[in-house]
Amino acid sequence: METRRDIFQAIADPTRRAIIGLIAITAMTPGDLASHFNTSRQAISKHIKVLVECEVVKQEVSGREIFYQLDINKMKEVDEWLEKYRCLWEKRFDQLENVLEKLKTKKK
Amino acid sequence: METRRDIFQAIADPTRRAIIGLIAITAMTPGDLASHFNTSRQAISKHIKVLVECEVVKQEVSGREIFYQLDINKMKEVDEWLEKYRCLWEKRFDQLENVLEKLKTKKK
DNA sequence: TATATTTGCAACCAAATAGTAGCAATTAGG
DNA sequence: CCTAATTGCTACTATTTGGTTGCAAATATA
Repeated sequence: METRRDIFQAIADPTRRAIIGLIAITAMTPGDLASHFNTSRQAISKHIKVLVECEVVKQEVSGREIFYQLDINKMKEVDEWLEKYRCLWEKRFDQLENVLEKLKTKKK
Repeated sequence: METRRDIFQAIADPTRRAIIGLIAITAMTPGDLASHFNTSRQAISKHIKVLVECEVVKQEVSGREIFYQLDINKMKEVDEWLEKYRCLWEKRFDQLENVLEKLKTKKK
């Protein structure tokens, strides 16, 4: 079993989603981030490490501090994946119609 | 640590995303689903169990067969979560300011 | 009825995950 | 300088995950 490092793994954890919500607004250090949670700094740092490996965050070093900020391109991947299904709850049946046509031709 | 059972956990696994892609088109049985993968039927059944626990699929029993189909409402939850970030990659930067303000005021 | 098919369940295993604690390296401030 | 602060790194632990195999129950089919 190989370790998955993609955006879907990144957002699977609620703490990481909260981190994403924070650094979407402004770049933050691990210490700053940790102060927003009840868990330890090390635990937050491990979540940040996962986010970095998933390429969801960009980092910028400033002295002994490291500022992490959201890389929005990865979020776009979720949106692109979701696009296939969006027609199923919206009123735009353009994609759904294609699927239904396929089903009609399959039925003998 | 309690086991998380939500849509984000459901879509974290690539096999489960593939299952979602299949049952979005039409309801399928575990056996039918398993024939689309290299892994065992039992492994697919376990993924289906997770999807059921995450309330991502609806099931309908017909004799000894069980048909599973996507419950699109749960997918909507991902879209709603993503909505907060969509402006960050779209060209509408005028709305970005509004969203950032909303995020700031929403914070405790 | 006898047999094959479909399925869920339980036990088990290896790997990944989420968390903790301790420590060393680097940097800021007195 | 000296000390405190910030951070990443390495164990270490407990739990979860994804997978396997075997088996029993229910249902279709000959």
